[in-house]
Amino acid sequence: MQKKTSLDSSGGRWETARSSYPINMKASIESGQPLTFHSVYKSDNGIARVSYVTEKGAIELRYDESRPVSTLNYRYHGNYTKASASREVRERFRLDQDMAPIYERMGTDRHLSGAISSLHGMRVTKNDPWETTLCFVISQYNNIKRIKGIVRTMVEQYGEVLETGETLTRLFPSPEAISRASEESLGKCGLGFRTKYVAGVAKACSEGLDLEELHRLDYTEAKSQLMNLEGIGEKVADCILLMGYGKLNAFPVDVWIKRSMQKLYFNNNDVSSRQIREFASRQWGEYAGYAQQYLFHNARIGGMTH
DNA sequence: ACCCAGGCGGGCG
DNA sequence: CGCCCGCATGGG
Repeated sequence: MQKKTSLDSSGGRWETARSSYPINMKASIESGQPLTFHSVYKSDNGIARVSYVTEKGAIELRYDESRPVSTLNYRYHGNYTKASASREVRERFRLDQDMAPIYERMGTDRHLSGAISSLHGMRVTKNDPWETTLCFVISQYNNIKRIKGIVRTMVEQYGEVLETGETLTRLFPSPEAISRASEESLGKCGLGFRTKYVAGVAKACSEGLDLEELHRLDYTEAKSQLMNLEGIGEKVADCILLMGYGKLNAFPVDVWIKRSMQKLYFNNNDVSSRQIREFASRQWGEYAGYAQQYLFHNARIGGMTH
């Protein structure tokens, strides 16, 4: 039977979070980061409403969507306190991130100036390691629309019930909840050949692997730990490190980045993913992951639809 | 019908 | 190391 998290929230009162640097919420949420896969967006007369769940509770966001914002309203449900909810929102959206040195480093590159201006304020978000790991194991050889559907189904299937007062929703599923599920049950979420990967990673995490511990490790060490798990290769590990651990030097190379980079920096020649990562590391160093996020989202919204 | 998707593991040279 | 293949599933 499902466990149930009791009603406990900010009581309908909206809190305010201020950002030291304007944030482009639309791009931050839609750019293929974990919140792209499990947040719900509604628009109401130019006011955006975004809600998402974590393992602890639910967060609702409200903001003016006409431009990058410096204030964000939010309220919380579930096992959050005023302080922990504030931390969740501030850290998730990097409201204290000083963007100046990042844009300074990226701005030296002529190919990035266009992406910087059209996506100005977009953050590489800092998501929960387990959420990020699950999302990106599912992402492999898949498309964003389907990833959303699979993650949504998994939340509905395996998340604890949460009463928010108005709506019944479910928390983000824990590794334990997923490892308890049969592979047949998991398969019904549409995981396909990824079923065994998801089952294996969930099992490892529920049997002693503490993903939070990887925060202590440097990029290389944390990456090799992640890649020990079946179903996590170079690209997925880099996504997890970038968006789940805040390792801003991580540079995931997927098909979009490969195409885009080959065109912009390699005269359309066929270049290996390894060479692209090495180039990115030289070009953008500790902020390579930011360059990646701007290139990736710019390529997807600008170019060829699919 | 066909091609593709925020790749990975395994097998080969 | 680099290359090539199969892979579940569903959207365009």
